Amino acid sequence: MSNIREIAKKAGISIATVSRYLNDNGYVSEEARKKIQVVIEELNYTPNALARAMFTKNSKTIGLMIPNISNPFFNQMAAIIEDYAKNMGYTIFLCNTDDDKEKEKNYLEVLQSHRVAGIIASRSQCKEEYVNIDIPVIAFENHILDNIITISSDNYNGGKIAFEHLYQRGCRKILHIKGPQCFEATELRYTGFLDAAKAKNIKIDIVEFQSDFQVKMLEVDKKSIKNIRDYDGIFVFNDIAAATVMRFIKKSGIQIPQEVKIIGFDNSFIGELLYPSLTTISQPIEKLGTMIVQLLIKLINGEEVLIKDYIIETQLIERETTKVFKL
Amino acid sequence: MSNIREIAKKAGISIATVSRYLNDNGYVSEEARKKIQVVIEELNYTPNALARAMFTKNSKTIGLMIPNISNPFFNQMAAIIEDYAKNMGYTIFLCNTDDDKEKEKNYLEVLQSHRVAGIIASRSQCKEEYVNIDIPVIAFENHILDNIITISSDNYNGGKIAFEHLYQRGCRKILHIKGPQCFEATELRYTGFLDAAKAKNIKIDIVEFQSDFQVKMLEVDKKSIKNIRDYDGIFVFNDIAAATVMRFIKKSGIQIPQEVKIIGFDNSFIGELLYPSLTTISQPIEKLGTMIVQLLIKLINGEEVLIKDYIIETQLIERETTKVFKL
DNA sequence: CTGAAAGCGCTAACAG
DNA sequence: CTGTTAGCGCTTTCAG
Repeated sequence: MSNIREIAKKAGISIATVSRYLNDNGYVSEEARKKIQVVIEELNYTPNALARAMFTKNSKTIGLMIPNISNPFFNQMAAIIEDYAKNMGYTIFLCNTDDDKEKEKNYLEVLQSHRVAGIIASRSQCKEEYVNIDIPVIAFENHILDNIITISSDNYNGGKIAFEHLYQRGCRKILHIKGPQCFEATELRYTGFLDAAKAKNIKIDIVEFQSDFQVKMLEVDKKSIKNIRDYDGIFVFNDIAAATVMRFIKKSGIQIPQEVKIIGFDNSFIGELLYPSLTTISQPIEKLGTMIVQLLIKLINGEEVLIKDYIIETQLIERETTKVFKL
Repeated sequence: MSNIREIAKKAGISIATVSRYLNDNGYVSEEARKKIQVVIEELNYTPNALARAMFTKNSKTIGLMIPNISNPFFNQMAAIIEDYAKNMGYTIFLCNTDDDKEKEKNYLEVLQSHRVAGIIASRSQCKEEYVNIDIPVIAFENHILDNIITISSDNYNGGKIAFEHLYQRGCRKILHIKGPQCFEATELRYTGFLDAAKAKNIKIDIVEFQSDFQVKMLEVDKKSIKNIRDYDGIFVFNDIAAATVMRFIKKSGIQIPQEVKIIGFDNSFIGELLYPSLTTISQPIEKLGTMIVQLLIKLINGEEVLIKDYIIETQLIERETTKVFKL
């Protein structure tokens, strides 16, 4: 692969001029420009981003830590982030953490060594590990440290909305399937849901899933919800888990929404794919994704960001799983 | 961020020794080791992978071009690739191409400038663009150039198996929903399916989808398959498209598998999530993913790979959408 | 407008 | 076992 020196020599010109041409700063005569263009074309030259990064201290790369790229919510978010970052001139390092502290820690080191310009840490399982990181970090969902900007949806309110919708649809015997305790977001959905139920004097049964959706474990733990027929309304902590629960219910011969109504959380595409389609609480994925990148790039550019906590509104998306059934 | 010189100075030792310590090659006295360890800890030093890459000409990064990370098949594959690559010491640049030639071309330049050690180009829409690339490339599904190693599943045979299964299940009025013409894989599924049908003297109706699954367009184009009631068997080019078709069918009040049987392709997790669960032709995602990375790393290490075309076996995964219905 | 030169952080001879 | 040194490809003063 050719370098700036080669192309300078072939063009009969100094490397400084070539560099100026490449970066479009400083003066370069029209004559020089043309010669350079020709040689670059001829030698199929591409500037070395590594060398450039070493000097400028900006690698134009972003590390994206995500629990699991197969989770529809996270992969939709990843797609948004990737696209927006690309348009801003950044390339994404993909890091699956599987909600595993060790993996995250390990990737943190890798990202540091690659001198990424910034890090997006979604649902981080770490804390002190970030103390000595001098790379800008934006946290999504789980908080990391006080000085690290955190973005999340209004999960608490989302939980409330979920309950109110189920209640309004006539459900009184209600089950909540909650996420693991290490997910701040689903904990808030849980408390919001419970608080709203308390206000209406409705008792909620709880089942806790021990981890988020994994491709390897699609089957719902049947023992955990054996008395599924007892309920007329179920709130599941996210859409993909709701999908697995729906399959279990349909397989048990129970009709949705006639016998039991279901509501999920995320508004990931999976909800629209199911039949009946899944009522859910939407997180504005696009807004979240672009905001995360925007804030991160601000930090990278050394701009001050005063607000440390961003909470983005959630809203009800009504679909078929909570339809009122009438003959 | 501190550098090797700083840590050498603080340890009262030369940078060469520190470098040797870091790379664990050459002799370093026990005494020196200890001093270095202390200082590294103290200064929270992480070696600069960029500088290292510049010298060694191996950035330890891989560019992964993928049509769309929200497609379950591709995100499962991405997860496998990411995991395996990480274990081999490589980090992944995520590049969504959306099956768009321009985006792919653009990313190709970006990856080149970042001097990735290798590129995985899945379902490439480019050809000549790769002529001057002097970075090892592995193609998945679509062929790029004669000298570029291509890996794919046995899509032709998969198509045949799909027909035979439908036929064996008693279907005679059969529809195939095929993928866009620019997907080599789905074209082969199509011809395999048709060839098998011809052998049994069965006429197949064809509908062509104009693109792969996109989050933004979940609804099946209803006009394209208006006479859906005419069929007792449908083969859809991949699982996620099959999911959208299934929703359409169920919504039309048609029973699966009683009135119509469905078979997909990929064996992505989505098939197990649906109700009824989707019969499909499996591509061995894990095998494909690890093979791709293995071969790429061989190329990166300068090893010769003689076979240019790898075709991996596919097989039938029977589930509920093709069950024989008996009262 | 242009070029020479220093230096970003690292590795690998090579000479002790 | 260790240190000196050149150089990877680039950018940026600073003199012309």
